[in-house]
Amino acid sequence: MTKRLTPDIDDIIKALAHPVRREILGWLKSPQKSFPTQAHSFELGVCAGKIYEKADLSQSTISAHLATLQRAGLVVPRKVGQWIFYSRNEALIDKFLDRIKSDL
Amino acid sequence: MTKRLTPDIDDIIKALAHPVRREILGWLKSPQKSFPTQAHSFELGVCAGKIYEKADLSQSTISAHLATLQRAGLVVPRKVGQWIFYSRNEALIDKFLDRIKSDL
DNA sequence: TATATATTTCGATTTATTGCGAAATATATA
DNA sequence: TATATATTTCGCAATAAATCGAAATATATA
Repeated sequence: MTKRLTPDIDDIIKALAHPVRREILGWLKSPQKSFPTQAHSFELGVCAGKIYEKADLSQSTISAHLATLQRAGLVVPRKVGQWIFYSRNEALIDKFLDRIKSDL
Repeated sequence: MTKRLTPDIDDIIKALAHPVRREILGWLKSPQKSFPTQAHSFELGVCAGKIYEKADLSQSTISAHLATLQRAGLVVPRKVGQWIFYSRNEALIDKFLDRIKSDL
């Protein structure tokens, strides 16, 4: 049986359909390279503030993009104190790639 | 060097971000199965009218979706008399799948 | 040439997405 | 407790996308 995609493919593709969101996902591939050192290690991901600083958009806009990525399941948030660290959900991304390859 | 994508990845993903357009691409995978027999063979593709009959949307709306798919390069139109036959651009679809697999 | 068929383009409306600043929430620290 | 930091949520304006019916275009045929 084929792997179920939760959230569904439609949410994922829609989330990927914006260049800023794809760019953020790209940055999260190698945080060490994409971001200046963070107070906390990149283990847990990159905190929203660093992403906002790097992108040329307001904090609330980036927050909305991160929420879209999160709803699609493409990134996972981890809250530590006052920070929220975001990292890629590689498992879902892999499932999505398999799925689109066979469906498209 | 990596294969260039013309039209670019952004147009392609945006075109794929609508369920009706993905559905049309799916139908075009196996026209024999998805459509009742056509006057002309499926060699050249499926004519817009058949696609419109199958979809539950107006002719002008389907025409717009087909134009979007065409702009993205995902389908190729062939005009024969008063008909326009659409077929998948498998070469571009393959390039896109390679590309998204390495980029995402 | 007139009429029928296939498809697109136009104009308008509706709905969805993006973006911002300000206010709200949550946590940390003085 | 007050203040600072991190982030989200709210309210709203601007832009883009989807949809429809009617008109336009192109081809075919009587």
